[in-house]
Amino acid sequence: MDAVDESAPRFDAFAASCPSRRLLDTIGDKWASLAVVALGLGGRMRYSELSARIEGVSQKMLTQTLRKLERDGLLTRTVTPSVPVRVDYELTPLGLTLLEPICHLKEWAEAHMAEVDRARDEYDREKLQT
Amino acid sequence: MDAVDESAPRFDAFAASCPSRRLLDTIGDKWASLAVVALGLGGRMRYSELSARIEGVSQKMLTQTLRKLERDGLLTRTVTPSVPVRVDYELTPLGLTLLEPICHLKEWAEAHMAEVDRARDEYDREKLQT
DNA sequence: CGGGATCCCTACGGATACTG
DNA sequence: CAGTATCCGTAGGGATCCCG
Repeated sequence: MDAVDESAPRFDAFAASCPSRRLLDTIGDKWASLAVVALGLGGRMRYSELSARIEGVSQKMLTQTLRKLERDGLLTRTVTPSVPVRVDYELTPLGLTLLEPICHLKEWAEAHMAEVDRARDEYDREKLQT
Repeated sequence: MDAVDESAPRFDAFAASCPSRRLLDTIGDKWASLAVVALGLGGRMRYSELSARIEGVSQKMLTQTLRKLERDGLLTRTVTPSVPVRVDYELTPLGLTLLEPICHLKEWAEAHMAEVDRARDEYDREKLQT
């Protein structure tokens, strides 16, 4: 390794202290990123809307995920004490900024996932021939 | 399920069948993304180099992760049958394309992680006052 | 409606020991 | 050196019941 410019925020994801590690704890969570994207596309959404939109998520996981994202300041939780309670979730400005990099990943997935699938098939076929 | 237009690659991360879900299985894995980044910065690397670079990873997880990435066609594994075996890992062209969107996330983390931390502190303080 | 609390099971992942 | 195999604890996460 050659000299590292300290003014450039180098990617020390390898050190356990790097923010990158904790970023993975946030968006690396399957449901968390889906929730962010859902709110990014849908704007303000109710709990039941999110639940319906994100197929396969249990209410335990959804609640847990939303709490986590609220704690991280990525979304707001608004309770309207009507007759049946109404709760709305919405991305904060900070949450909206996360939407962009996530969409880059989305585009990568859409563009290259077919290649990944082909690679998998090939790999699996080779291994089965053993 | 209603009719699905197969030509339009819309972002159905919410449908369990969408590539986005499987993308999360790949880069959502803590060690996988770190390995990709390590190889992105370091080029061709040996197993021991990766092990040293990615702090805190067990050899079980590292091996498992590398196999997964190899299977997905993101990196190549080259065995040199010398006296002690030498194994090198290197990103494929496909793996290199993944590096870009991951770096966008990295930049987001470095730019906003402080805000996240502040939000957390505030959230925790409010909750403890209950 | 939007959760909180509980039970329970599994698979993720670390530590250790062995091999080509 | 670069793994594979095994054991084993723990936490992730589903199902269920209940509450404001």
